[in-house]
Amino acid sequence: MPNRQPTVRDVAQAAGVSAATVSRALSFPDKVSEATRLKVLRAVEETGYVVNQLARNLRRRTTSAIVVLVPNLGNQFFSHIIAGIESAASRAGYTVLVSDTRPPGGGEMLMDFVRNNRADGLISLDGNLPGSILSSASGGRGRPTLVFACEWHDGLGVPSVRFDNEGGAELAVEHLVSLGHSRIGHLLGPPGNVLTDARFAGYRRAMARHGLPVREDWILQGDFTLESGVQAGREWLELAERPGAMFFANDEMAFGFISELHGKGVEVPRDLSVVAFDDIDIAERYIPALTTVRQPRHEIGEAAFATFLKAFNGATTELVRTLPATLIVRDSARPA
Amino acid sequence: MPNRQPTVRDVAQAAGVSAATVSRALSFPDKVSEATRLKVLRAVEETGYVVNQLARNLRRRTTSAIVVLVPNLGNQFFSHIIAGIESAASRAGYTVLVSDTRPPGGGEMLMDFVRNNRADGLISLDGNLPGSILSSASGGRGRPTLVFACEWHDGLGVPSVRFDNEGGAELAVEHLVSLGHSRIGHLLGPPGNVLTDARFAGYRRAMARHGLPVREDWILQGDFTLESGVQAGREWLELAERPGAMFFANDEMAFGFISELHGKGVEVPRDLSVVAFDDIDIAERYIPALTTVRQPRHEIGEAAFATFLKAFNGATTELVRTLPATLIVRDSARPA
DNA sequence: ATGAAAGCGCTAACAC
DNA sequence: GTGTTAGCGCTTTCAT
Repeated sequence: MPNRQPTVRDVAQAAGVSAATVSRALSFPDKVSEATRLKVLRAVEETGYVVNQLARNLRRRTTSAIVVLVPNLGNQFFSHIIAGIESAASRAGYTVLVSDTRPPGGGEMLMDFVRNNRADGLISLDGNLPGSILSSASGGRGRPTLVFACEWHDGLGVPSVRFDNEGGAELAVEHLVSLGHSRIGHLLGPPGNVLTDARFAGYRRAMARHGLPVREDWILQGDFTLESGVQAGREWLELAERPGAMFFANDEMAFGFISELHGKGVEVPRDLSVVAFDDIDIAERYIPALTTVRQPRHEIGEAAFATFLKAFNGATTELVRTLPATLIVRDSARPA
Repeated sequence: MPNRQPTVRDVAQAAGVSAATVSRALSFPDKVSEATRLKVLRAVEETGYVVNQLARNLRRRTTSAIVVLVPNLGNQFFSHIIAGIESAASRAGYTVLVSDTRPPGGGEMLMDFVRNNRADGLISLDGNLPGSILSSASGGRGRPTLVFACEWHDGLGVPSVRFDNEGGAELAVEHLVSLGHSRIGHLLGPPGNVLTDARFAGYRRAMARHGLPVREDWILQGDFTLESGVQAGREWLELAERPGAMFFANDEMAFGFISELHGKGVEVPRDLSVVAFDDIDIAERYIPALTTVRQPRHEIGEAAFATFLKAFNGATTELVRTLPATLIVRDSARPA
């Protein structure tokens, strides 16, 4: 029993037509007579034929597949964005493949994936793509299509869809100020990250607007991980003079931080008010429930795919699309 | 400027050799003389040639790509398993593509992906694959390779790598018993899920071993989501008689549950002892820190890929491989 | 409306 | 060791 996958030719034989007709009957049903279409469809049933996309793509030079690059699959924040991309993509008949950029050679391999017509292009949630990817993608005739979502890379002409990080950070600080806080610290994201910079800028802007000082010893370095939040918590506990409120560049760090303080008998929000950024799922159910800045994640995913499709089809796209962020008030920040 | 991607033929011309030689020089450097290899490599540089995997795969009938099916990308638990798969895969030169099984038509599309030689096979972390996938995969000459990790599907001959869920659940209950608890409830996972059944079986087994009654009103229905934990918390609060301890089929539900109780003034572990299952990252930093069952996630990912590779290459694999789970004792369970 | 033939870019089989 | 030839499975002119 050879059990080979049936091909167009098998179907053609079974239907008593040519391979070309089978192809047409499947791809352009209108271009074929009612009678033959039925014959072909029946033959497809009989043989159990499924089109070999590989061969089809080789011919058509397009794949209806897209790769999404994520800096850290473990960060739940991204999954909602991916879901948004997926829902827009599946509507357009696209398959979405996700890949982590961190594994050794991961980015490289993925880029080859695209360069070789195995995917039409990519949406990157990681602003720090290897230079090799950036140079081989980013528009131009025959070049694979690249779109940034959430994060981005300045200077290149790559379209990006992003949240209003600076505005969101201002919202967070404004909230603390409205609660009567004036001694407000900040836990940064990883150095060299565009989100880190934007959120820090928003923090400084809001502080400046109210004539509040930005004390250098209250600006702590993190990297978006839970563990870096724990570490920052340790440093904070050793501060000679402590701020009454902290704004965190993301939720996960806030959790690590709050938990570390809790272990040392310092309670949020009793002893410290906290506002963070992202509103990941657990934020609402952390103890205390986290006051944080929410980003419309599903929407940004959809928008990113829409931008991708436009760019892939050669249409011009706006280079930067910004979606608004909103503040979700819960329990972790209290009046000073 | 045509700007067409260079092909083997372009390289061949530039190097003054045949296309076949170019192919050999690239794929099997030993099968070609030192001199020609250098010529070819230089020509590759000059032309900026990159192999078209699409065409290569069409010929080779193998892709060095694998698709991982995840029931829910948002659940952080899976990301570590994926990382394990990725590290084993990248060592073998494989690209890992991840896809969520939930989006409409998602499973179907992915299966086509494999059926069409765009990937060598798949590792599913979802035991409830659509029947169409199960029947078209699962071994046999020319059929795509399928391996289950974490979850599985009984009855089919599909190899699976899994944790000792039943044993882990027993560990959890034993711990509660050793703390002096005898009134122990359980929050189930989704109905029809193999993990739900295995963990519930472990719970019952441990209870039986100690002659403890399994009270039906203390067995609550959940579905692994945070929200279902919240819902179960509500039901629990209305119980005429409450258990002194609860074993949760996963961490997320425990968080929802604990948070809901906290909102109503019922504190864990003061008023209720909790043990859960998974040890996702936040578990250690939840308040209270969660006592839970840890599964070697990275290892299972590696094992799953190893099994996949064996199966793909036609070797026989053990049908079930079970990895042990361990109990991580933290703060959420206290003496009765 | 349909068939014949060419070819997408690559590699395996067979010569030499 | 290298070139020639054929063909992976499909789509797409170009005829008819």
